[in-house]
Amino acid sequence: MMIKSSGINGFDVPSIPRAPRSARRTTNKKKLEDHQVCAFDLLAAVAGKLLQEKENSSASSNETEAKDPFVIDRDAVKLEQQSTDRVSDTTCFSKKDSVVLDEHLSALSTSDGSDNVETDLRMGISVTTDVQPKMFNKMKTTHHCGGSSDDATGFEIIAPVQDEGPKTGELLHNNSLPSLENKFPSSPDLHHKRSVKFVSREDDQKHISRCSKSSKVKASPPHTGNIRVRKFSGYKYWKVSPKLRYHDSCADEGARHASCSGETYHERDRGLDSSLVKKRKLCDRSSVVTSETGVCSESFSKSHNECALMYKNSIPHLHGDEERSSMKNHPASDYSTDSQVRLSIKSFKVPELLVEVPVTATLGSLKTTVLEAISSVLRGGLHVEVIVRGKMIRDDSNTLMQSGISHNCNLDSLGFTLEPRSPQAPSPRSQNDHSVLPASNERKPSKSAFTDSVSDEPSPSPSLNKQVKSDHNPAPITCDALPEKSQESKALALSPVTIADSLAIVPMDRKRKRSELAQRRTRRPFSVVEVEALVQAVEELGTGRWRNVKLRSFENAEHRTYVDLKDKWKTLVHTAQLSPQQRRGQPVPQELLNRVLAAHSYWSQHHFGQV
DNA sequence: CTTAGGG
DNA sequence: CCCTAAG
Repeated sequence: MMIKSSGINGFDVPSIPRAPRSARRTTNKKKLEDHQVCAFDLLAAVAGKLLQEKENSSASSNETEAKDPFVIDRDAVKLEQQSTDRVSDTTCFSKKDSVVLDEHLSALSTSDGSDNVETDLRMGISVTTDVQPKMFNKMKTTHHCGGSSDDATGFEIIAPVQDEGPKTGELLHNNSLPSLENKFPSSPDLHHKRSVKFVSREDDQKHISRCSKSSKVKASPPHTGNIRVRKFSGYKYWKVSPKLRYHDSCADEGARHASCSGETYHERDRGLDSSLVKKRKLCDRSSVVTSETGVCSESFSKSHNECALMYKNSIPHLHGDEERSSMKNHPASDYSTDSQVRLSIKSFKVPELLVEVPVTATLGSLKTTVLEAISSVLRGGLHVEVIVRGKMIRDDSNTLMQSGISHNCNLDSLGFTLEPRSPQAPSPRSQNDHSVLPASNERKPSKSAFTDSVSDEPSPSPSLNKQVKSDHNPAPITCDALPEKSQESKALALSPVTIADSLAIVPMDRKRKRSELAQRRTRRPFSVVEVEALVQAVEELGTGRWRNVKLRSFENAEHRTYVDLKDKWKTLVHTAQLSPQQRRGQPVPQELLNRVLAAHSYWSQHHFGQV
């Protein structure tokens, strides 16, 4: 295969020479993680700290051992959720845990015995902690989440595929919450640490650095009116108290602005590093908030034993005949088997709440406030939406099957969201709030959700815009002084309660770390035809203009991005260099591989553009 | 948004 | 496939 009249060595010389890019990625990102704090550790630490305080409530000394079951009134949350030992098992935080944590946090903040006495304490309550597993592990050690270690299922939804869809689903609450014996043991890590400082202790550094890139520990004094404990990831806000301000409900960005309006975090925000961005990015992809929820389906369980175990409790027989028998109830089903989709939602997560209370408020009143906030949100009723592969299916008349929800579909991509039925028209926040926050690293989804229907392809193309977590990173606490609670329990000013895009439920594959982030696209091996097209394109365009390659040969292959093509080429080159025995997957014709090598060699040598 | 590379 | 620094 040699010289072609129209090219060099069989390759067309690109009309547009490509200059090799200078070496990239020369920096060692990991180094950057040092000195950065894992917000969650911070929270944990604070929680522990707070706990102590609570115990010593009046004494105000922090030496006592934390024993109180510092539990949040879960009653406020009608949505009971099992809160077993997920904290340790997976990365899930039962909402009460989080809330508890945040309460502590807030208390701690308020306890800043300096001059902020009259400032409001605003804090975010979030339960979206699953993003950082390591932290959870740590949390586990810092506070024991009561509850048994059984894998109880919180809810079970059984909906006939044939019917009206999700709305006909039957919700069974088959498990009660374990007693809330949560305690915040006196963890050495937490005790003796006051304020933010402890976070930066060396011991913690390790955790911190591992935990990820977070904002730097900066014990900058609050000195301003409000103490922002953390950012909000909420997309929607509910006004809980008329007299309070509430946030604009516009999306994420607005929310972020609103919540971070305080000067306190300016620097921090600016310093957000990639990690934060990363998480945020997920949020940006979709308005859907995911939660630590386990959803099992037959199809799901078939490929994941752990899952099967998971809902053994509620469903005696998962596989085989049992499913068939249920068929009779749905004669109309086209499927001779598996006409039922069984979902086991392990838990619900309460996204985030924004509570604003004066620092003079008591811890008790704070709790009350939180309780009210949560109750308020739930009181109005919740609206459930179903998300399939990142897309919210609003047409209630669709059947599950039509919506692509069946045992055949990977329920991994199925999610739910809970939203307040009628959010109190939140009014926009003051402009100040919005403008203060420096534009942060926003990442817009570059691709809109795929529209592929389930029927088309064998393997549904997962949307990039998958359910996401509302987990915005907890902001570092920046209070440095110490507590001293004010005696006066002033009427709490409960401000807007925010819940990130509402409560959300999303399937989670517990054993998959990745699930914490966005869902990974389903793998779709390149077919020989695709490889051929790719090779062809690269032969003509070279190995540096993947976008062109994409446009040229994969214009209609929505699921193949130019990055994918680039990656594929990379693997092709690698594959071609392996002996046939070492190759795996669907074999690629040697002829193609030869072309790959030739093209690779050619384009790697001729840097047209080097000029 | 694209590329290029490491993970 | 994912993530992301650079450009």
